[in-house]
Amino acid sequence: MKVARSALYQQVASELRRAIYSGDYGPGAQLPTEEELRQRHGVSRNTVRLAVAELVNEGLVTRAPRRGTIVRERRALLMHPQRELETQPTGEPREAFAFAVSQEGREPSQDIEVVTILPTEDIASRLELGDGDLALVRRRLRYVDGQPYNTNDSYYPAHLVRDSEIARPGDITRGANRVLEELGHAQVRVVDDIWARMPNQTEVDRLQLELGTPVVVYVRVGYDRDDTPVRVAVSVLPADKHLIRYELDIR
Amino acid sequence: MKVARSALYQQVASELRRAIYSGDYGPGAQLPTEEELRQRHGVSRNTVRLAVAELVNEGLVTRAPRRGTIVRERRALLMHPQRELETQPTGEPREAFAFAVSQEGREPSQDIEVVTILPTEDIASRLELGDGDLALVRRRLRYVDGQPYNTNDSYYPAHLVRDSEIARPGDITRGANRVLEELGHAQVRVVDDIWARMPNQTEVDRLQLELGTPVVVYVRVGYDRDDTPVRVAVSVLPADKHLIRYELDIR
DNA sequence: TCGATGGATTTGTACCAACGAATGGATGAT
DNA sequence: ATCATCCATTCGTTGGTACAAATCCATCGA
Repeated sequence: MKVARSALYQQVASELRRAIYSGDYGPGAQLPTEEELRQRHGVSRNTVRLAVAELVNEGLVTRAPRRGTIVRERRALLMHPQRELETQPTGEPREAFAFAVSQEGREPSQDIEVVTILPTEDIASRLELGDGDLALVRRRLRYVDGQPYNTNDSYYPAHLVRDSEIARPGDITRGANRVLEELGHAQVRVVDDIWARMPNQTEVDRLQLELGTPVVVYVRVGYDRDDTPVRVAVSVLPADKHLIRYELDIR
Repeated sequence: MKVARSALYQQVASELRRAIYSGDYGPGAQLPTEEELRQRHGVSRNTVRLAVAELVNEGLVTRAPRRGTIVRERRALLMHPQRELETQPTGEPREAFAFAVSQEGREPSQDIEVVTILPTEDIASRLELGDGDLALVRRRLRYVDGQPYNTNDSYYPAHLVRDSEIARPGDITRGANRVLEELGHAQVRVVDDIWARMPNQTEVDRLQLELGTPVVVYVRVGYDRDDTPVRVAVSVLPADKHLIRYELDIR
């Protein structure tokens, strides 16, 4: 008698999914080994691996030799893109990300690299740069408790920030926005674009992403009083670790 | 001589990725068949399939029998969550989503289902409902040019909207917000939460998602003048088809 | 007591074989 | 010319085998 309305491996995947969502296997729990699943469902190991691969791609579990297949746990960091714009309370020495992280009792840190480049078409167009105009980029890889957390690459028109503190590597504790302000190009309006996709290999390596983790791409373009773009910030946020929140008042 | 610093299937995947990004295979193009790749790289068909599976999971390509492996193309719909709040221009007969879609010269439509339910813990907590309090939900599956595009489930405290237009299935052309206003519970503040994840099976079916497409989850909680939550809207947006944009002025 | 070592376990990679399912295109009938 | 049918092609699923890589853990030695 044939009951199967879908592939065998799909059925095994469904069963595992159900077991995980129902709590039979909580976060951190180890699923049965491939050999055990093979026997239990009476299928080949290939089929079991196909089933588990589905869960991996869904970001539900992780696999490693000898450790087995483990149910992932997640805890997202709350981001408030709006707060980065507010003038920091006087004396607040920390930049927005560092502040948000330390609020949750975790320890922020970051690697910074500053380079002048010929920008990609996308960046050049957002910065409204002409052909051959250079951009200065501050590339940051940010960590929480020593683990890579997200990346933030901020692009500026090179001619604008060449001699400022922005062009020097190292933390700018008062925030880059403050420096822009001092240069006479305070951001008075920003446009945030948000979308998601699967990460590329570079991102997987840099952020030590597990399979099945999408990334949220968050691009902020800042404009000064003359409506000239002065900063493009591209953040790549592993989806399982970030939650973006906006609060809007209706005027 | 052994050059391999990574698995064979990874190498094949890299090569294909490079070819796609470099434009050798543009959107819509068909990759070589599995048999051809097998010969070209001198590996087994299983290995080829593993390689291509990577690209599928990255959302880069789609496979179908006889059609082959096709490079996907994408075109995102721009969403402006802010505009949904602004009072529509007088005489604007369309609801926000329909308006945004038709702006791009595409044809919107939707299926609506209205049900009263015992809300999940998440929804109940966001609506600040007590134990046993019911919620009314308007579940919408929205289409563009006949293709499923996204879902939007709006939850309301049942006691609040029971006898209003919101409780009846069918379009509310002036928008549900207007109805809330007439009920004396206009939204004056909203909180938007945005994150991403891989879709579950229900979503894959409902939205006809291809493998390797993450979804952006977008939750808006609306509060009235008394700071009472009056609406929770949960949108599930296939990541390849949506771009969310916010514009912020710095006061 | 602590560290090094080695074996056992579990997933990772790779190959082969066979048949099923879907579909593009050729072929043939009307 | 148009439509229905059939066939070849291409991906989908499932079974099998073998060895590699990583790591947990028990054992042994200093």
